[in-house]
Amino acid sequence: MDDILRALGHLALGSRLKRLGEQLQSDTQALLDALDPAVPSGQHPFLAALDRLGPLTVGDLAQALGVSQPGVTRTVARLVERGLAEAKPGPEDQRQKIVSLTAAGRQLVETAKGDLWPRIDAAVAELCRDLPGPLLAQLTAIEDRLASEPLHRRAARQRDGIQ
Amino acid sequence: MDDILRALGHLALGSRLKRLGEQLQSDTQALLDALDPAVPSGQHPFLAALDRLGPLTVGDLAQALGVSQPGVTRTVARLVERGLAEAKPGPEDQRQKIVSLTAAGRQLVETAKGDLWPRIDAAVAELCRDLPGPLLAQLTAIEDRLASEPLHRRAARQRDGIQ
DNA sequence: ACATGTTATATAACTTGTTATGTTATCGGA
DNA sequence: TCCGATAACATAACAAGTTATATAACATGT
Repeated sequence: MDDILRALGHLALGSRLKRLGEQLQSDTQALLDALDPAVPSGQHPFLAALDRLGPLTVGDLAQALGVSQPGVTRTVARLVERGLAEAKPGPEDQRQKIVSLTAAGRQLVETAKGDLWPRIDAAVAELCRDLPGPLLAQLTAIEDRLASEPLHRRAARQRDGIQ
Repeated sequence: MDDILRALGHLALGSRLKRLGEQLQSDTQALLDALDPAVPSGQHPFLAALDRLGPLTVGDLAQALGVSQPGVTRTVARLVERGLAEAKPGPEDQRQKIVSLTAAGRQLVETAKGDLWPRIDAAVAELCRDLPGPLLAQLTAIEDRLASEPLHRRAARQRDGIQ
């Protein structure tokens, strides 16, 4: 039952961060499914970027999110399919594609900002509170906390004001 | 030039951990390419698990690594293709597939354990030393440190004994 | 003005993770 | 003994990341 990534320490930190990130995304998804339409958790940063920064080119989105340009192109296509974003050619430079939220996209973001996003933020913040020791030990603590009480239960507990 | 994942704080922690993990894996890859044959950084935990725990079934590997069974099945197939691992049916239970290192695989692991893995471990440990403040700030520090000096240069600096 | 180089995005191919489901082997009870 | 349930692994389909390359628009120097 020993976890090799833990045992490998700093050597496997990359794999371990990726695994924990994916688990966190997956746990978060259970909460995000409450939205209509449901948006995969990895796409929420796209919505947040467009909400915070306004219409952006594909290249600007890639830089703001720290992912590659083809990654942005594909995810934007998904958001357009779902009717949450729209794209038009740049007025000055016709090579550019300027991505913005649709009315539905803005509404989804407003809904999320009002309730769901803050609740998730609070639950994850609680998850990360008072972590002990150096980074590897902190990661272990997060993994253990998630195993002992899943994120959606932490969020529910907080919403209901239960301590 | 602002980073949305940083700005989103705990809300996007999953995406941020995944992104940082992928970057770390990618940076590590530059060092791991020195091995012959080169093995993708995400497969090294498989090799380490087989080295530390001996022959394992697919299911045991999945548990030791914390990934899904189909993920293990596929990666094991890759290792077998490269001649680093081999699989035979379980002697008791013919449904099982028992995976072990080949001679080439053992040799690769021995080489890596002697030099490369410790150097990577040390470079990542240095990267994670004296991180300030709460988790989000620590992640920011790691990102900034990696941006200011890539991992392969940190490893080279350490090997050469330069301070 | 036009040839050439550069830039923005799209597309293709690949990797690695997932879930859902198919196959085959094992186990247990009638 | 054999039938049904369970368990281990394989396979298929999808998601999201990557790199390499194609396409089209822009910019520039002569």
